[in-house]
Amino acid sequence: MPAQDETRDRILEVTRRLVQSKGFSGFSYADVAAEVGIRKASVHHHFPTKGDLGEALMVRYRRDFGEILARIRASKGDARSRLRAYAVLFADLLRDDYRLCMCGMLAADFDVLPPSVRGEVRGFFDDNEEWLADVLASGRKQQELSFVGSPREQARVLLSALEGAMLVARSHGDVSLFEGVAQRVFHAVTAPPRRAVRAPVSLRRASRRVA
Amino acid sequence: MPAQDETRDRILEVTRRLVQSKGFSGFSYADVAAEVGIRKASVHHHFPTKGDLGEALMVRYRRDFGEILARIRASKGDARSRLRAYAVLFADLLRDDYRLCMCGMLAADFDVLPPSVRGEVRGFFDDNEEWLADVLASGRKQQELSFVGSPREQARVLLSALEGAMLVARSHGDVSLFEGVAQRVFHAVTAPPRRAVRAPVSLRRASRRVA
DNA sequence: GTGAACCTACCTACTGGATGGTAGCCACGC
DNA sequence: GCGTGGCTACCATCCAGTAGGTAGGTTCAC
Repeated sequence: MPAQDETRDRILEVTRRLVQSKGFSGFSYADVAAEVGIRKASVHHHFPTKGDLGEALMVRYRRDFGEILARIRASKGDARSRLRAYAVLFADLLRDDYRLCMCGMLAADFDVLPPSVRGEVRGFFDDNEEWLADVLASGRKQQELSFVGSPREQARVLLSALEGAMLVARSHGDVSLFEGVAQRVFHAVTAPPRRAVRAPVSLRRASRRVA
Repeated sequence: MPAQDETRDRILEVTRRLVQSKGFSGFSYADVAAEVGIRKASVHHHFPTKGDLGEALMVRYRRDFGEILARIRASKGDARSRLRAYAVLFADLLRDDYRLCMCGMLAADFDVLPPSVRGEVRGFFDDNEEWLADVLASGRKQQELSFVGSPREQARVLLSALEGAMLVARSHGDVSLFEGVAQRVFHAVTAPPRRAVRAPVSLRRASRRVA
């Protein structure tokens, strides 16, 4: 990466954390500038409007998250360990001062988002559903998972449960609430014991945090 | 109700809709005043600070929602119809310009809430979990529902899935996404067919909107 | 090699509008 | 008269954003 992008990336990283904490309406250019250690006008230099910043943020977040999902997908491991690794991405965010994942937060802030950011949020949800559906489909094919209906619909259930569980955990200041929900929804798609020694699903750190 | 509370209630109702649309950071006293048709200072007369307004909003919302839940609980109907009626409360909100339920939105905005409002949000989540757990427990007792573990934990799964499904539906502008998730999670706790003619769970209007 | 032109990334200073809020006043109903 | 609920006028601060300037680095022509 060229050095000239360093400030740009620092701005985006700081913005990510601010948005995941305070939402799109709740953070300001002044907040970003103060944390990066430059003046507000300099942030505008890189991202002329808040909409530009929001869009660049989502584009980057979506790319980075997609890379992590691809790595999980490419790793050795069965469907359930992939699902666990997926949930850990969310749990890790909660462990960082109960931050909400970007799409959850921006979905809540949907009405105040510029159109281009809205499109990215939708795309991000779709990315996640597709990835989960893929994992679910292959897990079912391997008879490791069992669920009725299409993988896509089931993926949406899982994603919804995780997103909602983040809201619950965030309000109560208790990550285990999230983890409990994740365990249960994963268990619900686990095939009945054909290999009776299978351990209960548990969440362990299986992936690093979103970049 | 005394006439003197009319403006107060109008303010709270307008605020409810604004918060469910734009979040706690995204609405202003000026927004409220404009919609109620009074001046901003008059809103301050009734609710001196935004925190006061937020708290009164949550107290009222929680009371009203609780009354609706009590009515559903007291109505004739089995556990599944109660769960359906519960989900319709959320679906109706989505049908109103894809508004988010109050606790979901304020959970997302948690970091910018005054402490008293935070406490109300937590309490509201607890109210809902308790209510759902109660329905689940009696449904299981009647052998209408089937799920493993405590009703409270299962209630949290259902609540999380519905909250998350609202975020998904809101982003995509498609209520049926919410309804699809609701159907699936309710189906997942439905006891296996002992009464083979039971129709699939479907969402119908079973309750009026939150006041 | 040198100077000029250009570009990038930062800065100061400023803008108009918006925010949550305050103080004092007036009208009306009891 | 008093309390309530509205009003005008105002406050300090904050917001997203703009305009012009400077410094340092790079490139190119002489």
